[in-house]
Amino acid sequence: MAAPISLRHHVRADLAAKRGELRDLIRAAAIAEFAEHGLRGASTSGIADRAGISKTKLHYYIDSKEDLYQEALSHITTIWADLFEGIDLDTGPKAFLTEYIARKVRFSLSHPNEVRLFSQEVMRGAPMLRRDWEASRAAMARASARIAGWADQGLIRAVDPVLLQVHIWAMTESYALLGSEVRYMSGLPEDAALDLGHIVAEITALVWNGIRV
Amino acid sequence: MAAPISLRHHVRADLAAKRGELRDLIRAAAIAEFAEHGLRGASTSGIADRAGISKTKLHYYIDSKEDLYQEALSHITTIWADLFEGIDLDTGPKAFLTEYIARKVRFSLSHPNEVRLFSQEVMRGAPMLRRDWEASRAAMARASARIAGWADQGLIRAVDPVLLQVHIWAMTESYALLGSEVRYMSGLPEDAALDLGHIVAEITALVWNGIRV
DNA sequence: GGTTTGTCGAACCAAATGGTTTGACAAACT
DNA sequence: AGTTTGTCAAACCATTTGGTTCGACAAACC
Repeated sequence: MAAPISLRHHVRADLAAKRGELRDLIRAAAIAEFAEHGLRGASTSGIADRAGISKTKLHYYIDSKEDLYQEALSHITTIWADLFEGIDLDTGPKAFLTEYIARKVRFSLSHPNEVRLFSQEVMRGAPMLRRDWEASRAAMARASARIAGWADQGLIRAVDPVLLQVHIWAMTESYALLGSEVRYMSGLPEDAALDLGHIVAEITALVWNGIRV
Repeated sequence: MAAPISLRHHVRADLAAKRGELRDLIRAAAIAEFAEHGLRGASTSGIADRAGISKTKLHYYIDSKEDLYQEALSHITTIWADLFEGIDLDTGPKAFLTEYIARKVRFSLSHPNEVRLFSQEVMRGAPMLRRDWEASRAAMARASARIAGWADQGLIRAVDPVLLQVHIWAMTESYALLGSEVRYMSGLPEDAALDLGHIVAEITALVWNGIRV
């Protein structure tokens, strides 16, 4: 009963998938640990524990804590960039803003650790992702041009495009950063899910009314 | 040539002042170190270095890293609470919002390390300041009631008062958290001062237009 | 059937950490 | 005059850290 080619391929694919899953698991554990304790405060044993594997096994897959940190950061920048692919640019400011804000809040609520880690890094002056910033800067410049264009066409008030973007970031990301504070102040239990639709509606209303003519 | 009483008192006052200054110096150094590396990642040697004193001297004044951290946190909550004393409550929503936002942004720009430390602690779920939160919660509830009152009087739109406050926090504090990102994206040098008046004007305009009827 | 790849626990290592102790000295307070 | 308070450098200590090594085992691959 020789194993047919297809099965062998299947097994190989399974293994590759398993290896991939393990890397994902490690990365997720690392992101959680880094988000909670920072680069210096994170311990490789803590990461191994979170991933449910031994330290030996962890070091079979990674070289150093710093490497893991770097990889986590660039993984985040990647999914972050992907997040805004395919967003329709020509539907006017209101529809664009709504969609943009919805995506950002959804990401903050579904991946709080990623956002926390990233913003911790930025807090420290972003020593490890200075390189990756060039792309964000270009994206921000393009967005600024579009916002200025809307203002020129009289679709919105004249605003500082850079600050507007910063404020939208701040509000949408706050649900990852201040989640426990929001829950506490709202009288919700620590593990309660926040109401995505309500949050998006409130931010969108605030921003849209805030910049419409 | 006996020293007159006044001089003795003066000397004593000097010493007390010196001791106080030293404590302030240590606290400031600790806040900077904690803000950059978190509780776990901070090292007492690092704190001593930042304060320009020896580790022995540091431990002459403090008992443990954890104590210092706690003291730093409660110091911040104190000055934070003081910050909003004496703000005129009965001048209507617009004047109140303007003053409130101005104070928050000014604090974020002048004490970024304090804000960073605080919000790092909140990020981790605020294990060390759960007790102090009861007061903030009450303050937030009072503010919510006032905002709801404004809405009832038709001075502003109907909004979710809690989320509105969260959003104002997020925007104002972002200048402490994302300072280096803002500077980078604006093409400013790393140590450039941000334009307080401009920022306050932009946030105030966004919020006020966002909630007016 | 031999080799690569992966898994495991346990011991191990050098470095850094938080914190203490010692011993000596000077200024200030009583 | 004696005691408290503060300052200093250096050695010291126990614990934790990131990371490695060893030895053994099994499954998968060629």
